[in-house]
Amino acid sequence: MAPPGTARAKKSTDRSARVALGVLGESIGYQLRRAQLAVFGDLLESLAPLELRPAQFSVLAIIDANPELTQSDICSALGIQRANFVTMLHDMQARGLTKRRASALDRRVNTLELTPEGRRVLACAGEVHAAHEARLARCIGAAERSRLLGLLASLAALTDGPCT
Amino acid sequence: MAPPGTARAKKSTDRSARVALGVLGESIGYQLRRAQLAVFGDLLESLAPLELRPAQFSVLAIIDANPELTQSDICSALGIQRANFVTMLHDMQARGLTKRRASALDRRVNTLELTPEGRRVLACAGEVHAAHEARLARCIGAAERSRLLGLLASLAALTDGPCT
DNA sequence: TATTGTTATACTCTATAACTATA
DNA sequence: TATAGTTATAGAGTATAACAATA
Repeated sequence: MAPPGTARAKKSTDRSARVALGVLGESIGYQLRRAQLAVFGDLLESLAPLELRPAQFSVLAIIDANPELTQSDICSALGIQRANFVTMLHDMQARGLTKRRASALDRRVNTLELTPEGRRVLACAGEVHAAHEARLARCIGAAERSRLLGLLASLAALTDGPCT
Repeated sequence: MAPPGTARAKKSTDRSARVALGVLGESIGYQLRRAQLAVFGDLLESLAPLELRPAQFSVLAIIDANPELTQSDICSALGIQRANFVTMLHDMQARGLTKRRASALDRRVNTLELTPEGRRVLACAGEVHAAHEARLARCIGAAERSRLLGLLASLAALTDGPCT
């Protein structure tokens, strides 16, 4: 399915309003992607002043919420390939946000933690993210937002076999 | 934000269940992406036998639902860059699914249409897509599905200024 | 001047295979 | 033998600049 609309929107004076979406208008997949791109676009803009990508924010948040996680732990929790995570971590470590600590128990693994600077940046990002979420809640309503989270969780569970 | 889980899921015996998501658990953006990847993964698999990508399906559906659309029309409707659409069209045309027709009114533009083969493939894909949607509806309930479409539309409208 | 379709190009994200060091 | 981290690489998807033909 095509990316249905970028975050950086065009003027609404274009001809796209006259185009019939056909079956796509009632497609969960299409509308999900459309919404996801719009929401991510907003978050991307919001985090830009901190020079943080959404993916980096999520990694910081996960490390902060879990002591003693290994790289592989984070990868399986977030659905990142281990191989790709190396580069990501390298960049964040070079910026002084995260630290690898060699485990004494198993010398193959690295345990990850935030640096003081990492905690500082995460605190800022957390506020930015909260403001972003508040904006979304204002858009759809707080009650609907909470209902939406539940529906999304059900859909995400599609991969783990039959429905909840 | 990291891709929270791929369509091709791991065994649920891994350690990811023990990882606290922190603020991400309540993040619309994160859960939206998680759901979107799961749903797209299902659609991707479903369309694979037809050798159709979701983006190609959406292009076929749009062309079918709108006579006389130009390449630029489709691009602005689906949020594709004109430059990238050229390759996409080239592939579909090489497969005999779509046809460019030079417009007599404006010799700069091409009008797009489906070939008989394109209509045949779209018909199959439409059935596959309908079965996919039915699976989702069974997962979250038909009433909830319809409510979800509304919420997603509100979020997608974020880009067009203040909320609906 | 502006727009359509096009080429070329680059950057990000994602996926896989293979290596090393440990277990 | 299996696993963690790593390297290298390849493929999508997406973004921009520039050009020829046409308006």
